[in-house]
Amino acid sequence: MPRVSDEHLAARRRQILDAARRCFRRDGFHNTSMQDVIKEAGLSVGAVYRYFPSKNDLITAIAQSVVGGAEGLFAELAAADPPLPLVDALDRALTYVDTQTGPDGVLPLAIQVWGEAQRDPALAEFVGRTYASFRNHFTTLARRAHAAGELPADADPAAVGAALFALVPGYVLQRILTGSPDRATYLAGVRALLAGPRP
Amino acid sequence: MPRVSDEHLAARRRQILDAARRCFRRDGFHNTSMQDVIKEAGLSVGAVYRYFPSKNDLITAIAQSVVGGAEGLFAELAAADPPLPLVDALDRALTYVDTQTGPDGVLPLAIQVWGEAQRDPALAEFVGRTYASFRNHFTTLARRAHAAGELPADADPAAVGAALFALVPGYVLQRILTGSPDRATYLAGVRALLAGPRP
DNA sequence: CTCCTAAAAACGAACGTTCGTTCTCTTGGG
DNA sequence: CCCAAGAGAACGAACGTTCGTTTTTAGGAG
Repeated sequence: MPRVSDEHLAARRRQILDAARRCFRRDGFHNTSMQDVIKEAGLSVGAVYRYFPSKNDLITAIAQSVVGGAEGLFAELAAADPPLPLVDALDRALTYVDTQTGPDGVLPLAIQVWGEAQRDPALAEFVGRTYASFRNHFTTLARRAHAAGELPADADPAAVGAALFALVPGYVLQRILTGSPDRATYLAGVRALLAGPRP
Repeated sequence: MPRVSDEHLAARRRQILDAARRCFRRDGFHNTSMQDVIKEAGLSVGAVYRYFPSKNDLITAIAQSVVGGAEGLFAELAAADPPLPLVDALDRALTYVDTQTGPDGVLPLAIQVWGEAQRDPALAEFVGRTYASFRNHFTTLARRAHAAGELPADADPAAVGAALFALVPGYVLQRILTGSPDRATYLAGVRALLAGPRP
């Protein structure tokens, strides 16, 4: 059975995905043709179609890797010991955002995935589940901050988690669409909000 | 000079834009063909091309109306007299969001525009300017809240404006992608955050 | 009012291109 | 020597747009 090594197969797959990512980033999912991806990968039509049976499979694979990429970080922030103060956790989340907003980052692609999720129910399901999971991590974070006295006694951790989580895509969008503010300024704004009324 | 009335021309234009909006909402900008729009509008190829010389003009017209639609509301919130408490202003912004997240709302389309802005520099420029303007309204809001003693003495209104504004797209995204939380829960989370540490 | 006319508005067949995908053929490693 | 891996010509469908033709319109003449 003259097959090539599994590493070779995995490498080819990655080669195609990397090429697709560059194309999708540059031209969007639907303004990228299969020919574009094929040329970018330096392969032939047949080779690419051996690994991905349709363009939609390629889009789905990229989309899932893009939106799922932050799961590890958010889980880590929620599980940190001792519990992270809310602003510190947010700082670390936004630091990650800063590494991923440039031309090689995944976040410009993530924005495109949000749009794509509105036409592709399967993708919508995946994105919905993933982001609900992200929010759950922030809820955990809020619950632990609550236990540490960082929140009012009657605060609902799930509600706080949703508000806290919202600050992440809210920052992503401003960075990518308007180019500002920088992380330090944004965090100062969050801190001022959290500090409450003038004493 | 046998032309048709200006109202007729405007109505035709609106008829085409409405059809395009429905199509774009359903299939996305680039999975909608001109034939789709033409059929949805109940017109002919030539008629549509008389009003919009290319598909991109149609996309741009829709995109601009979609992202510009909230300018009036945000300006109003910033100018309210007496100054709105921050949470009340946010409540009104999110109430607007709730009216625009359904199938007929503009926000699902706005998400697609965010993606489109990454491939179309002219659109990116427009979206960037518009959202910077939205943020400025929130900065005004923050400045007036600051003057009213609602924020720490050393708070930077521009930074607070950015953080506050972020809570809007953060809510939009969660509503559209995950279906939750509802506005009341979300606002409770924001309130708990703003209330600061347990007394 | 009715008719005529010139231009605007609307129509829709047709064009060349590009799309995603299929399929046959070649190649080279086990 | 065999069969998976890769190559690339070819396909029908669909794309955005053009353009010659037909219909509708407003206003002036009778």
